[in-house]
Amino acid sequence: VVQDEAVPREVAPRQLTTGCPIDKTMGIVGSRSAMLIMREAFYGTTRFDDFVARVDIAPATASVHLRDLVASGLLAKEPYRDSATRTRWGYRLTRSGQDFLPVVIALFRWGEQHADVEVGTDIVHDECGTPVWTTVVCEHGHDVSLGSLQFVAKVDVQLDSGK
Amino acid sequence: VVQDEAVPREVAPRQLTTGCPIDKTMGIVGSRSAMLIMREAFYGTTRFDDFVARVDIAPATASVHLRDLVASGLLAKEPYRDSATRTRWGYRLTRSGQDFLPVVIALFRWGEQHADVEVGTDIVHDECGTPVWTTVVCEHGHDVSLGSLQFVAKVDVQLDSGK
DNA sequence: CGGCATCCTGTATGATACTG
DNA sequence: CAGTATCATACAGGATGCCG
Repeated sequence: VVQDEAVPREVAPRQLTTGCPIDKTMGIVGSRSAMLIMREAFYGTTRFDDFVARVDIAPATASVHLRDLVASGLLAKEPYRDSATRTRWGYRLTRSGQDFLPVVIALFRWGEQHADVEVGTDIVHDECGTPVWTTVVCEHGHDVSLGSLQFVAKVDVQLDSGK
Repeated sequence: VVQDEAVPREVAPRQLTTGCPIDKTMGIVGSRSAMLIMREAFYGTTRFDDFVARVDIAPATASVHLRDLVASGLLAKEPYRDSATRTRWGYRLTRSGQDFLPVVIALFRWGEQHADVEVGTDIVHDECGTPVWTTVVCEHGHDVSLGSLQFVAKVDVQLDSGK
């Protein structure tokens, strides 16, 4: 049997739960549509109708989330030249949006391993063709497992100091 | 100025959008509450009332999501001995739940960098004390950037073969 | 093609109250 | 402490139709 044991750990400081960045992030891309639009942006989709077709959402939903993602700085709306003379608009990943890649890859791989999905495509490194994953590491490059994680209060933050 | 340029890429195969593992994953932990409950589990929380207090959600919400997360295999409900003689129940991460760590770390770091949050705590490696991140790598350990990602159709999957 | 406006349904979640 | 039940609200998202 695969090991499935409890990992004994201390409970993280309570102040970690206030102003949680995960909470904020979920507020921006925490809906199915918004997350799948981000997926599509990484897949190379740029045009409105392609988002609608490939994410399989209603145009209204695409409209709302594309606007919100632009407002949140993950996507940028930019003009481009059509084959015709019309000016068209496309959505591309900003630097901030590109930084979202680990989230997308992590969600993809977890679902592939644990959510019982038939996945028809793989994400690989173009230079060597091997699958791409996320790893959890510290600054020294050590692989960090759950048991060696530590949650520490930042010294420059006061809970309720007298100022 | 920080570079914020478009990364030219091919559009991924359309069949990647069917049965998408990101979609499945979002169906399981795609709500704010469910994701924050997972965060709390990584923070070391195990008891019902601690989830309610630390995630700051209604008991009903905690009840629903804890049950669903157990049903989805991310958490396990287990008895433990109280200081008194009563038997109590706690929720702990299963192996599948522990594998969710990269998602939580990635969401945390993206929000910290891009979502303008005051974060009072850090996540570090206990052995060296340095911050913990996610990296996107291939099997050979190469760091993979957006420009070197490739989306390839798996050969063993037929789109609509006659079988 | 690339949206926005409106209507309608389902889900997520908080508030409150009740049970063992 | 550890939930469950009920009610009410807010938001996600589909369907439809209109507009440049």
